[in-house]
Amino acid sequence: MKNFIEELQWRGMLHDSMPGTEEHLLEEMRSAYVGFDPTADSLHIGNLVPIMLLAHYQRCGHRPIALVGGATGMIGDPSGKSAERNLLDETTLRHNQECVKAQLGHFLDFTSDEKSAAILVNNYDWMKDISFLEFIRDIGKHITVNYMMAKDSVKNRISSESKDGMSFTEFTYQMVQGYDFLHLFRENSTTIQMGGSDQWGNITTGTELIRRIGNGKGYAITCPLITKSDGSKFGKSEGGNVWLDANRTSPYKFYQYWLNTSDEDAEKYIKIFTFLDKDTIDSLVAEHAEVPHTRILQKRLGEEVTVLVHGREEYEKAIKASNILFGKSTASDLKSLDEKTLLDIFDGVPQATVAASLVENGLDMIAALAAETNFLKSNGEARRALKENAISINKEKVKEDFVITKEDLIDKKYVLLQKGKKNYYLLIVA
RNA sequence: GGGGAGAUACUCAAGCGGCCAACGAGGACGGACUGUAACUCCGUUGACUAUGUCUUCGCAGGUUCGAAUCCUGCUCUCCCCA
Repeated sequence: MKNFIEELQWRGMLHDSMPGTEEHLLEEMRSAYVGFDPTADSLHIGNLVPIMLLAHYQRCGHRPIALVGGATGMIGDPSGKSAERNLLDETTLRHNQECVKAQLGHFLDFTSDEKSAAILVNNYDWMKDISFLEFIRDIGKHITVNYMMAKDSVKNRISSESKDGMSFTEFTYQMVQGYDFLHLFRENSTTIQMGGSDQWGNITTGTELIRRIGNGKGYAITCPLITKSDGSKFGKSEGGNVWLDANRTSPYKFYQYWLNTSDEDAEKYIKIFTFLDKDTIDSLVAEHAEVPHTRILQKRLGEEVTVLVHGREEYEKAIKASNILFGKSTASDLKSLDEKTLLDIFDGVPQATVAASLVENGLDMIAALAAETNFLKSNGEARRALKENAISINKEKVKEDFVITKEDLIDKKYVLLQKGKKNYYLLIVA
């Protein structure tokens, strides 16, 4: 049995743990769980830390449990929130749970015959049949309001400048989450709950319930909330959240997100988001320090995480796309692509369709950029961009007098327009 | 209720009768540099049938050859006194 706490420590994933947790884990195989909010039909990379927590946990020989918060998701965790949350209806929740379940399968082994096979539970299943009366009599009796009020998540909402106050529903949240822990303790001998450091308060409500009602001992492990060195929020790019679902965030963009992390963050992230062992990471860091401009760390980080989430094949495509978009590729490289790869690469870039007859007669640049396609807001903007030498057709800079003809078509129907380095537009001729 | 200040482009902020599509700063975008980075430098930043034309300076009117600039009314914001 590998020492899980030690593993977390060198990976920088340990924020806090209850006294005795390490010994508890070394004795025998234990079950630990992490809760996931089914607020969307996909997880995003902000959820990746708790996921990795479970994944590392399983690799240390223990049994991970993923708890989908069907019930708690209906209430809304007040931790770190300043306003009342929107509640989700049951149909949406069920749908989201299914999607989340599928994504977790990439990280956790649910199917093995080992005792450490992961399991997935949904707290809605045991919460839905509990009556309010039952709950306040059997559970509520054991926790004082004074205890609940002392939690930061509650204090912040009641005392501070926050004028919105906090509903009874949200106040109850920690009890419901605490009950989950108690339930899993009784039904699955789960003795540990893990989560982000903001979950500490909620977790301890659970251990308290286990102590008072379950006559047992529960343990808590929290990991630091992940940050970025430049202060911006982790997991967000210009387009919003970076999702694990390929339909929401293409594997290419996903890979790019990791590739673009700063040196400092990459060193931190590679420990958290990959399964690479300490020696491998140490030597990668050393190598990277020698030749920082080659970005060894970022590339490896991107590779590991993308393969983990989307598979090797999608990763290869992301690399191919990256080379085309950022490398010194030429028009002939582009023309050598087959249609499917081309569309994959440019999945997600703005597209517009123009009639074949227009190209037949030669399509001038202003029309191609603005009038016919709305890639740019106005003809004036198109002229300006052309004057600034910002526009490329199929990777080659063009001037204002350029005219698109049949010669420029890729696969007889596509033209790649580009403004500056990063803005691509795909023109489809039909 | 009484008195005062203000409303200008994505944001902040000049302009106070013609030289104003409107100084400057930030942001954004582009170019050079670079590690698909940071820094730095340069350029662009209302629209159009483009050395010109049109529409913009809270809203609606008015004065004037001419208004972001002056006058009247309205709406909103801020401050002070009750």
